[in-house]
Amino acid sequence: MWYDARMAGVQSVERAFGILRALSLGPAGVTDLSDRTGLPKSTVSRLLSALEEQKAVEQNSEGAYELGVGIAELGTALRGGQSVVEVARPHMVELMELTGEAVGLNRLDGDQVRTLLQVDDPSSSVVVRDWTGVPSPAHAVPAGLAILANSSRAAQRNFLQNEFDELTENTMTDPAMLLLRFEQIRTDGYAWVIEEFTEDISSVAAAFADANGRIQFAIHIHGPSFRFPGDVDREELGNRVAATAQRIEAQLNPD
Amino acid sequence: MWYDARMAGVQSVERAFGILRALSLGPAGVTDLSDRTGLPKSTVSRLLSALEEQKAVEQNSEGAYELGVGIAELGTALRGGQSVVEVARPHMVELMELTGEAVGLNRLDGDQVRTLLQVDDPSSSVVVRDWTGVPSPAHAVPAGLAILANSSRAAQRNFLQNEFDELTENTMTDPAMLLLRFEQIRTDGYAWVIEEFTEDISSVAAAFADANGRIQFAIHIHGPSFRFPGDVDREELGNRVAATAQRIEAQLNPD
DNA sequence: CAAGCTGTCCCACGATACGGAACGCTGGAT
DNA sequence: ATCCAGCGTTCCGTATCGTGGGACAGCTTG
Repeated sequence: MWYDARMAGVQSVERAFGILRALSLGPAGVTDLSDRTGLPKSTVSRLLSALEEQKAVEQNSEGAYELGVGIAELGTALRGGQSVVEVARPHMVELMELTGEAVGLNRLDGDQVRTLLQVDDPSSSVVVRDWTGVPSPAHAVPAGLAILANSSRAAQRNFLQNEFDELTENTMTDPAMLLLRFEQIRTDGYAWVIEEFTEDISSVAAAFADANGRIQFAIHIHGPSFRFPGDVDREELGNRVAATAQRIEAQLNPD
Repeated sequence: MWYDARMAGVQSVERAFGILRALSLGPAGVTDLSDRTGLPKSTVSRLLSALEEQKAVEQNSEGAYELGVGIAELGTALRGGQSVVEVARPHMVELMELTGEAVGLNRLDGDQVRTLLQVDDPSSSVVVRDWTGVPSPAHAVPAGLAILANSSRAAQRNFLQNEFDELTENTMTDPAMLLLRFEQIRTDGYAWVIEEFTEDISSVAAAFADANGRIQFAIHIHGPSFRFPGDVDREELGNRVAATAQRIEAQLNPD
């Protein structure tokens, strides 16, 4: 078995992260991890020692390994370092208070959309779960559609090459239809998605440009379908989200 | 210069995390990172490529490297995986709504206390900053004192060997005094710290045992000194925090 | 246009990670 | 009490892999 040198990677780093990812599924022992990753036990053990020294993993009281505080530290450094999050937060809170539903900040990452921050209404007992960090397919969430609708033709064409999963019976999977939808979203300034991702959730999003002028972020409001959007005026709510997105963009780009 | 084989670590993993830590201070280029870590440029470049492949770092539009989404994913996996956090959250929200001040969940890690989760009042414009993941010296924060007060004599004695920094003029640094204070906290069930960590913050905490019966967690309320605790009855608030801690402990230990 | 940056790539070298096997340990079954 | 199965760690010879000095290309500066 030879290490494929075409990869730009450093083998041990690659493997170490493989172990970390395996651990993100839950605590595990050396043998278990060895199975999950396909690496020899001794290698796993050695890498775990190295990771433990870096506080990236730690052993719980049962002796099983789990992710450690080092990861948490890096994670929060990441959070604090991103000024987009800082700028967007108060605007998101405002939007959340207006609607009483959860507001999220997203970023397009390849064909996936990630939530960087979610603001929940703490007084609400039924809320959409926290999607922070969880990737979602861009074609089924409004944030993805909104960002792509405002991206270059080339980026859109590239995106539309994909096979799109039909997550619910409402999911739009036809490339031609999606292209038309992009037009609509571009003129509207916002994107509505009604139960295309899950049957239980509906949401609106609007995209905005970051400090470098690249459109790769969006904010969205999402709530349980049984009460959201309800009978509120979708156009008005859409415009409000779009307006908030514009304000964030303006604040990020001091001319 | 040879790699010291006494360390249990894997050199490249160790170095990779060194780079990640350096990056947690902010985005940087290869040369900059080479200076910060003392590693040759080419080594840094190669490790960065490896990390980029793992999405642990990414290049922003200016070409500088910064921490990537892979870290965020692991970070959230960490959060979700820890059942203590799940159990504690609703109780913390309750406490936050009662007082209007930020509530935190802590864990003792050596001589440091880490915040695992902080619940803020989104309607409050002036709040204590988010301390999630940031380590604080155990002798100056109530969570640390509360946990240690309920730890074994041996652990206390070991802890009291340390040199304690005098962070403000109120910081208690005398081991003998701290030992007495532990007694008091133990009988009270909670620990108050008035401007011993920073001049601007005061807080109460109470410790509780995890599912394995080990006392290493605590919850606390903290707020800006100018309004917190104000003229509320400190004993009553302390008891309330202690009661909440007890409820979390009970929920974690289903007999 | 040169000088001084940057980050990436190359490649011979050998230090270092590798992994099969042996080890010590724990806990359950017999 | 004894075995055995499974655990995680350690050993150690091998050779793969990471290493780092230097060359290189691109970009900004004076």
